[in-house]
Parts: sequence; structure tokens; C-alpha cells
Amino acid sequence: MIFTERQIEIIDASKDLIGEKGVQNLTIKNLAKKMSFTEPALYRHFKDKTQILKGLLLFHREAIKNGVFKILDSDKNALEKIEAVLKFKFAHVEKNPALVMVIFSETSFQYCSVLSKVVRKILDQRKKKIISLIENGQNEGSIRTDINSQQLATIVLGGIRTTILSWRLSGFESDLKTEGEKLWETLEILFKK
Amino acid sequence: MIFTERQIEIIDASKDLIGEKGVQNLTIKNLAKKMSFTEPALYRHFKDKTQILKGLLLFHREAIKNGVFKILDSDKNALEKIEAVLKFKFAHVEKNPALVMVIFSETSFQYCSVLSKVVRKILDQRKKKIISLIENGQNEGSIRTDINSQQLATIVLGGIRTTILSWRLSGFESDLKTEGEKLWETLEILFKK
DNA sequence: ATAAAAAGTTAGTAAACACTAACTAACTTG
DNA sequence: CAAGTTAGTTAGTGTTTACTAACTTTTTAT
Repeated sequence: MIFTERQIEIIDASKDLIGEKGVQNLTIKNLAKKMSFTEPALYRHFKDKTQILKGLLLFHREAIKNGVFKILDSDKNALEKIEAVLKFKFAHVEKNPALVMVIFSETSFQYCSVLSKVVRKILDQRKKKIISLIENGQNEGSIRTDINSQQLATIVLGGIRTTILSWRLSGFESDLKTEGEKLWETLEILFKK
Repeated sequence: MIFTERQIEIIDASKDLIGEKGVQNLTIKNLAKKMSFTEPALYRHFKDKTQILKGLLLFHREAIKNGVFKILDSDKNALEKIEAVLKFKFAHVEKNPALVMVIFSETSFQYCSVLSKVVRKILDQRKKKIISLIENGQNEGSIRTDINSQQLATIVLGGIRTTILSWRLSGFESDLKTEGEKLWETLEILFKK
């Protein structure tokens, strides 16, 4: 996919709008305002709103692809490459928070303060519980102590999240129970002393 | 928070609506239709739409809390408890896919087929790349081979996702770069042969 | 220089949205 | 049994949404 200069400007403005107040802040009205021209002008450059969002996704995928390609093409070993890819990803995301909103958007409530507080609290409590469980295991001697409980909790929560996401993206067709068991087998091996 | 019978019925109907077509499917109109009464009747039971969603979140948090509490209260060891909690969570989510949509909602495009295809493709390619990198490492002898590449990739992606989510929930205030480095340290220890 | 194409404008539409005022039927309760 | 409460109704409001038709200005190419 190839974009005109104006299209890239519009994609950029969309990214900013989303970065400011989430996906629901991306309206034709706001976008036109940010571009300093009127709403119908947008339709000279994109067929409809969906195409703008699609453009945003594809444009940044290109950028990430190129960055990752350079890393994969270097003469590092595999571990070093993974490290470099991770660092590149985090750096790119940090520079483009809007992408987090779009692709990684975890809740639709980020900007509804009432609901985002509730969600935050739920996620927080969940994390605390996992951490204290892990600490118990470390004190018991059943879980390795060379990695701190906070970091191990990140691994557990991440595993859960990714497993559920895969299930969702499969249209709820894959077997979540089996996938959950596989995850546990992995975590058990990784965590045991 | 305590709910009336009718409120629970409404919360349940909301859950179904979201489960069917995502959060954007939860409109007062649809909700009233599903409840087989008129829109204004809803406002006899909830002050506004936000309160309905808040109710949904709190109601299910209660359910999960109770389930997890029983596990924590048992006389298992820490590892067994973590295992039980994981299984309980996956089972609950499987029974209530709507919760995934609300709390874990990964993209806002689940039901805009054009965009969800794009997102799916991006996430898929990302996973494939990580898997092949890990396989390289396993062939090189730098990464452990007692866990298959697919599972290790789940751990990597999960770690990334959780780290970014924490950053986001902190209002982009925490230092993503540092957190990313911590994550890598952990992964390196876990993955090394 | 001029014709055509590209990129803007004004003014407007139809649909969806959350929500409200005013009214009423049906239970509860003193 | 009368008064009040609860839970529903009809009919409607104002706002926001994405999008369009018709017109004008600006840029480009010959």
C-alpha cells in the first residue's frame, strides 16, 4: 500500500487524536479540526473512516517491519536478536502511544474515568494476589528465587492474557482449556527451583 | 455493591449483547429490546449506561473473587494454588466470553471485519517471527529445548503485552524502557540453556 | 493561456445515540 | 380501601455521528 503526502499527514493526525484520548476521540470532526480543514475534504483522501484506520495500521506495520528486518538481518545470535527486537518494539511504542491504544487497546474505558478506575482496581488486585502467591512459593522453596516475584507475576499475567487473546482471535474456536493447561505446564517448568 | 434481581437480569443481558458483537453492541436500544421492554424502563434500574457497565464489572469481580478465595483458603502448596487459580480463571472466561471483550478487549475492531483482519494479520506475523527466532536459538544451542518454541513465544508476547499494559494504566508515567529491560533480564534467565 | 484535474468550501442529511418529561397500571402498605 | 411506591409506557429532545451534493479555488499539464 502506498500513501500520498496528505494521506500520511492525516494518518499522523489520527494517531495524535487517538494518543490523546483513545480511539473514540478519532471522529471525522476532530480529524478535520486537527488538519485545519473541513470534514468533506477528508473524503478526497480516504474513501471512509475505516480506510483511515486501516491506513494507520498498515503504515506503522511497515515502519515496524523495516526496523525488525534490519535486526533479523544482522549477524547477532538468536538471543541477542530477540533482545534487540524487544528493545526496538518498546522504543517504537514509547514514541507512538497511539499504537498501544489501537492494537493493544486493553479496555474501551481508558477515558471514561468511572470505568477505567474500576478496571484498574480489578487488574491491580489480581496482580497483587499473584505476586503474593509467588512469594509464598519462594518461601516454601518450590519456586525459584533468582527472579523476583514482581517479574514472575508479569510472566504469569502475560501468559494468561496472550492465551486468552489467541482464543479470542480464533473466534473462540480453539480450546481454551487445553491451551490453559499447556501454559501451566510451561510455567511450572520455568518456575520450579 | 448489592443488586436487585432486575439489575442482575440487565447485567446479564448486557453481558450477552457484548458477547455477541462487542462493547459497541451494548446500546440502550439493544438492551431494552433484549429485556423485552422499553428504553426508559432501563433508567428505573440504573442511573445511566455507565452504571450498567460498572455493574457488569463489579458483579463478575465478585464471582471471580469468591472462586479464587476458596482456592487460596485451601491447604495446597503455592505452586498448586497458582495452577488452580489459572484453571479457574480460564474456566470462568470460557463460560463468559463477554468478559474478555470488556476487560481484555484487545482491539476495538473485533466486529469491523476489515480492520479485525488487518490486526489479526499483524499479530500473526509477529508471533511467527518470534517463534522462528526462538527456534534459531534452540538450534544454536543458546535457548532451552525442554519447552517448545510456540510456548516460549507465548511467554515473550505475554511479557511484552503486560509490560505495555502496565505502562498504559500508569497513564504513560512509568518508564517503559526500564520496564522493558527488566523484562528482558527475566526472559534471558528463563530461556537460557 | 487554457482546459482539466485535484483539493478545497458551504450547507445539509439521515441515522444513531443517550437520555427525559409526563403519564399510567399494578402492586404494597397503613 | 385509599395513598404511596414501583415499574412500566408513549412520545419526544438535543447532540453527535459519518457522510454527500453542489459549488469554488488552486494546481498541473499541454
